[in-house]
Amino acid sequence: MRAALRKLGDEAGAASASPAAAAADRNYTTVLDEHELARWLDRIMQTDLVAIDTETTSLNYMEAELVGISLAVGPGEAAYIPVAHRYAGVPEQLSRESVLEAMRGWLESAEQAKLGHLKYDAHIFRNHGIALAGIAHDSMLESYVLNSTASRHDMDSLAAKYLGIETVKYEDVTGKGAKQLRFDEVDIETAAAYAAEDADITYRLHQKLWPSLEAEAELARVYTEIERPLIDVLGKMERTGVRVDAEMLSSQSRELAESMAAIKESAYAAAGGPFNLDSPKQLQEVLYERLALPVRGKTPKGQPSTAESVLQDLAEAYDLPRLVLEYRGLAKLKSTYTDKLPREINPRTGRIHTSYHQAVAATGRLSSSDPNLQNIPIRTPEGRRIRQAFVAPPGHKLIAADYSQIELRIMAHLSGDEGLLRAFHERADIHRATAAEVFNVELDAVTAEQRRSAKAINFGLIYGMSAFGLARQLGIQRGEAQAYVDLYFDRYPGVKRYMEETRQRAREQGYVSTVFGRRLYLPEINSRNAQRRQYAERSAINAPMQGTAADVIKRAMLEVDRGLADGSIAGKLIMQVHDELVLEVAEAAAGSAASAVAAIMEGAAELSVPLQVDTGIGANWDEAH
DNA sequence: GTGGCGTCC
DNA sequence: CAGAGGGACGCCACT
Repeated sequence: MRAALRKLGDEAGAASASPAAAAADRNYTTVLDEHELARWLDRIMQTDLVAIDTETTSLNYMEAELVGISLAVGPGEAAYIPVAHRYAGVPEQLSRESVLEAMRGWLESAEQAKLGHLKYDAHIFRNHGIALAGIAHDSMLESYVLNSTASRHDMDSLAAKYLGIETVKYEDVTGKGAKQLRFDEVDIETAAAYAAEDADITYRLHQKLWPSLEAEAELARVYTEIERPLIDVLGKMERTGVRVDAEMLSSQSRELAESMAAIKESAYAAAGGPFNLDSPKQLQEVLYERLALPVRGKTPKGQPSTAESVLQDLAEAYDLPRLVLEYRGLAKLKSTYTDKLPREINPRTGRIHTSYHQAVAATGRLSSSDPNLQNIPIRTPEGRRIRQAFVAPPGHKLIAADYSQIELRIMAHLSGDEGLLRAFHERADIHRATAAEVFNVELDAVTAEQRRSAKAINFGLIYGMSAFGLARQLGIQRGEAQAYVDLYFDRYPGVKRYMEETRQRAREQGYVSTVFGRRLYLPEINSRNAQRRQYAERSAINAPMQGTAADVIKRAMLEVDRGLADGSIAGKLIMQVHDELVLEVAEAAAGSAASAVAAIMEGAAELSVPLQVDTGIGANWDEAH
């Protein structure tokens, strides 16, 4: 009470000597005693929206421990509460336990609105037994929804862009490289200037961005109805993690090493001497200089390429390219997956905890890193073995539920093309149906070759591919590929019209939109540089489809999460791979959960075509497909 | 840090 | 006339 009456900043225990705190529009406090803590508790209880940020010992959200908390209750009105700095001569701090207990009520109150990049901070509080609630705003997501392509959406970039403020960087206070300090080793004064600024800037960014968002009803809905509630769902998925069988992967690593050694010997023989098979540069010399093989493709820089498609071409006639392809395939699986994934297993939980990023992909998709669980192999038999190591715990099953041809369905919806709509309403095999149209044959007369071509055309269209690209993909002449494209547009005139209109709209308004109003700005759509302009045009074609698919699965995730929370579905969401959700479910509940999830996913959007979801149940991820 | 390549959707 | 396939992340070699 006494503390609450004091004037800002004159608390005896409060350090305020840092340069940042001295700036005119900044009033930063370091909270070192109970009086000051009580005063700040008062302030945050009485403030409608409080920016909050945590400082920790690690970027690994499962392992990080709280070092300090910063709060901002208005622009420039911020505090840093150090709770676990440890270095020689550190001043006395409040203990982590006492601060968290004092703040628990506020932190866990859904009515007390918080602002910040809170998916990470929620993990940190959870590590200390606090269930953060009241996640009301995230300025990074505000920026992302306003303009996903504008820049990066980290706080430092946003502060420079929207506020013209050059912030103190993390590495400015910790140093970098081998000498980098852990944050708890940073002296409290320096830490306070950095940490309080983080909360302050977050607050100011929200003040700036939220009105812009509110002024655009469609964007505001994407933010409030999709992105904001998704924060919690992603946090839960990350924390749950996925069980991975380390022994299975390790033995795969050993087998891969043996196969690679054998291939390596054969490759040296074919090359007439040893060289580094992992080096594209050395390989290029051996292939095109020592062995003088024909050049079938070049890199963007004009060098003879050693890319897969080129080597595949050469492999028909020569041994070395074939051996290199085999070697590369195995080396990739080993280094990226079977060697790496076991090291990513959290020893405490026995599971892998990825990070899902909500403000990275310009189209609205999520991304995943550390490790990336969205590029686990599936195409080849050796690759699928890696998925067999993603397992359900005893007594449980994995459910994989994936949208069938969602982007083509969205193209049908967006274009309104009658032929495409009809094909999906009749639940046709869409590639077969396309082949029947393009090659003018009966459905059951479509050959495997024709279906393959039609599939390439369908996917090519989604990506804005040219006849040249299609020719290369199918290994046919450019003229022939052009004829296919012409035939396609002849049979599906709505698609042709849609694509022309989309390019035109992008040129006029500078952006394209998804069905749910998410926007993708394309600043280069009117560029005089043809390459840049064409790139923007392909994005304009692709983004509404990819982005709508992202909206749809995010909506489904929110609904699935509600079902999981209210008990109408048993289990846990554990992964999202763009058009697929993976759940871990008790064995007895697997069937009903799979049906419920499929129903939710299929109902996540009302398009003019039905959405179709295929589900599978298995002891591991491969089996669930 | 960049370029080349390869994995996924 | 060259370049002509959307969105990611990560490994390796090389600078």
